[in-house]
Amino acid sequence: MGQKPTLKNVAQLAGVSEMTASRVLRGVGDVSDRTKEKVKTAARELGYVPNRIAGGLASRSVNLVAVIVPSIRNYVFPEVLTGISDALAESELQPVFGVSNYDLEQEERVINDMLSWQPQGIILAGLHHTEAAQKMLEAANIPIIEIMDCDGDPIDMCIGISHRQAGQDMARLITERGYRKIGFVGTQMPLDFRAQKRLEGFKSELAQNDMQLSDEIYYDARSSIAKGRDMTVTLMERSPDLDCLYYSSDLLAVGGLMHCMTSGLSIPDDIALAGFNGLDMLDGLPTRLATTHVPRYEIGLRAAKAILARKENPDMPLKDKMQLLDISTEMADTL
Amino acid sequence: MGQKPTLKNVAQLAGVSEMTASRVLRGVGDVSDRTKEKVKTAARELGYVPNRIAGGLASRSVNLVAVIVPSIRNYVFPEVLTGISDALAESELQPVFGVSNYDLEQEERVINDMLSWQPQGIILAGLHHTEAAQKMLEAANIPIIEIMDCDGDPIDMCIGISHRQAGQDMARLITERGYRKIGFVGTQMPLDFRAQKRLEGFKSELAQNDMQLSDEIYYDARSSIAKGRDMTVTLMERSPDLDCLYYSSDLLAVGGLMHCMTSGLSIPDDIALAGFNGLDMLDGLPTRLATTHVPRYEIGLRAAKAILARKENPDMPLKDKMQLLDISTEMADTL
DNA sequence: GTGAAAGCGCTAACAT
DNA sequence: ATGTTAGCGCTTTCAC
Repeated sequence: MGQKPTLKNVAQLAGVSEMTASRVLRGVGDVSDRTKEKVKTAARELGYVPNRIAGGLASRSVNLVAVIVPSIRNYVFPEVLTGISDALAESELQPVFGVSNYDLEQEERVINDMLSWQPQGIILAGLHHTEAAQKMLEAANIPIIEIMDCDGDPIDMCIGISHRQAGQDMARLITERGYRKIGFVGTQMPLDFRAQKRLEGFKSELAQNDMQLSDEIYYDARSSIAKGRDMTVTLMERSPDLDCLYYSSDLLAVGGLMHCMTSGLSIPDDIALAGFNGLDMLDGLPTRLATTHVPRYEIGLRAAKAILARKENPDMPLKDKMQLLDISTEMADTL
Repeated sequence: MGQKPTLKNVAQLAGVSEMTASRVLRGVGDVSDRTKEKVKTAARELGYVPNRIAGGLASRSVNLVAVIVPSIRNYVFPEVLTGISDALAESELQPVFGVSNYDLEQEERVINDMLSWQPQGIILAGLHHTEAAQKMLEAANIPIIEIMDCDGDPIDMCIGISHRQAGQDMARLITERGYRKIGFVGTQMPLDFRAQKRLEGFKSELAQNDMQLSDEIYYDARSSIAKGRDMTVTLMERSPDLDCLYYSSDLLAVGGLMHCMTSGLSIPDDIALAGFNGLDMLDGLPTRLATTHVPRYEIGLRAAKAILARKENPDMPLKDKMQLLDISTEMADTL
């Protein structure tokens, strides 16, 4: 198998200098058609694959965008990543994904790792980071786009929604509809800052109406339909007088819906349900779940475009430092 | 902001040679505690982030594993990726994800891109690649793990299941239960080779019993619950005498289930349903869907471990070139 | 249109 | 325990 062919090998076989070969393979500079052909043939013949490590070092730039999200095993972030991927597809930039597992320490490590690849920009979820991570990001001197959450101060630029607002909106709808005994169902609340903010917004809006949560149940693991179902059962046994449940995510709410469907409860008469996210999945269900729609794909798309824009025009005026996207909260069939 | 600090800056500030600084920061070689301290302090002070591009070039090795899957917006691959991530978490290796969109041309481009980063190994879904991609992979001289599908010849090593077998198993169960008018519902069939193989296996087993599909419906887009629902409606209107439906994925089958639930059809008496994958989601549903369970996380885990093993022992005897994992097909409530 | 020289930031190998 | 030398494979810069 020998050693992997290098640019030198290609150049020799083509009978030109390394420089010329490099120009041909990158498609830059003026090279005659004849030499172009020779080089390309030589490269093909050798099965040459350029070494971007070397190229990146020499040019002091690699076309990477680091993307860090809390989880991919989740129905939310894959869509954000798809948006990012799509936006970058036609550019030179390439996304590199990292996962923090909803753990700020791990996020810090991942940020460090990513930065060591000298990316052109970083997209990461949330406004909360360790102090060290915050410093690294500030010092990196590249565009930093914090996505999903816009309740707080971004390091550089922020694209997302107000989760506090989402919570408030849903609380307003719920109170307007006359529900009074409200329960909350959440998972991973201590780790998911955005879910916490929704709950805060929700509670504060209830307080405005001289109300408060009647009962709450939490579980420290990732959301799933099954878990939502179990938690709903537990909560309703414990507090049979609840007339409305607000879930930290659609996945849990769908679990609640499934429980109601099988146990013959009438929705929303016996119990009203509301989730959060506006997952595609909801479109297939027999009952339209009340939820807050979040433009997940759009967030990814815009974040990537922001990086591209900054690359074009590095001293862009940061007027739209904060891009707060619209959310819509709907009652559907379950409120 | 100035320029990013380099190892040289750190070394100077600490009053040692670059080499010593390098050793300290990588945690290799013998360095006295005092100098260690000095270097670390200097690095922290400068906010030094190592440049792995340079490091990789110098050491001629980067700790990357390239992972290429057809999609991440999908309930299957995120779990595989999680398995890979988890397996590599304690190692030096780091996964880099790429997406091919079920397109072999795009896969070829992604493979090329990935190879240019000089990864330690490649994990990719499926045994089908363009000729050029095949050549590149063979020439790369690193472990290549083809996952998910084991019906065919791997380039190097293969970890997955037999989709043909999965189709056959389900057909056997269905015929044994006495169903005779069987319909098939699939999406992305021309692109998803594994779904095709399941269908082939399914049909061949039917043929063994002198049967054949009564009707089939296809749609050329990604699977979703809503789509499964719509297709089920269309198919059953067209062929009202069907007594069993086999879907190319659980997501579609759940859509079918939802349709039956809302239209008052009795399962499996009026109509039997079967999916494929064994998604976690199924655990939360009111009715347990017949499906074939695929160890997705396990596949990811093993693939990553195979790369690690090969790194330890490069001339490992390739006895277990082909790791066929167990699948279990269950009738549950819907068959 | 093409080439030669220099060096990107780091580490392997060999001193000491 | 620490330093020196050389060079990874490529691109920048400048010369022709």
